[in-house]
Amino acid sequence: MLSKKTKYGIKALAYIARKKDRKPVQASEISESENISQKFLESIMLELRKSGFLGSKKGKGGGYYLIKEPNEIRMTAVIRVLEGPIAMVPCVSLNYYEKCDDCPDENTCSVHKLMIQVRDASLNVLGENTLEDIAISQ
Amino acid sequence: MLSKKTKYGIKALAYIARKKDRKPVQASEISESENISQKFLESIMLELRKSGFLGSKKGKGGGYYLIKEPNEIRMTAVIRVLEGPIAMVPCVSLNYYEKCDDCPDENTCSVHKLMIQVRDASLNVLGENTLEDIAISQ
DNA sequence: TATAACCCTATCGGTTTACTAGGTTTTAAG
DNA sequence: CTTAAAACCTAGTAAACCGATAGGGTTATA
Repeated sequence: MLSKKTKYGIKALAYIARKKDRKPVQASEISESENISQKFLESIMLELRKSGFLGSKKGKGGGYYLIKEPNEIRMTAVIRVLEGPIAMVPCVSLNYYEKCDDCPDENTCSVHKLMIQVRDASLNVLGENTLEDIAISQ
Repeated sequence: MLSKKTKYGIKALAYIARKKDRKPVQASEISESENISQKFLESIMLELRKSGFLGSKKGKGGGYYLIKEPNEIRMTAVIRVLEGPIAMVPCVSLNYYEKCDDCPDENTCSVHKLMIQVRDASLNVLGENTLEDIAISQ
């Protein structure tokens, strides 16, 4: 299950991407328009800035703006930053690999092979979709 | 992320499916062989029995056995029972649908369409794979 | 009748989640 | 220069969930 944090983060990015001009967008505006708790959203925006998706401008008239073009931002990247691994099991995760305590041999594990297939299927979808693709859907 | 419960449940089912004879398999045997806490496994087996995947035989020489043939048990069904929804967001879940609090209109939600794609990709993999398929991989 | 096995309920420590509170700092506008 | 708007930062917290454990009860077989 996707956390609210990730969901809100994606929505916020999509909101910013939909704006034609590249003027900074206030968190308060997004929070109202998308029905997201403002303080919670602030912390998410901060995380998105620190991880290189957003830039920010302080003070009156400030806000957040995209650093890259929407079509350069793959959804895999966004989800990995906000949510963590895309795989359903650490032992098949490409970016967050971890061995299972049980399971002496991954090659003979019945869960392992199945979850690799699921991971690849998800990765395929999330890697094909960019912020531009999902922002259009408005 | 898949819970341990689901992972153990799948492993246990696969273990039983690998046995050629259809004699009941003890939870203790599975727990040892698959390195799963026995008490925890017991509760999982119980759940699998109540949801119609397993039958049980009490007393000495008892254990659990598959009710259907392995090739009739789709992984979607197993995961839905143990883990719950396969979708990453309730608003795209087929079996556990729930409306989002935020989000006045699903059709214009940027997350919604993306998550439908992910769901369908996962559903495809998990629906194609049966217990027979994953049990072989031993 | 002893014992192996399933059956059931409760509890618990730890972690995560979603959010709230309460400020500080920076900047633009008047 | 003052004020207000905005990002920034730290901390805390209630609730839920997770993985496991405890401690038996019940049933059937040898």
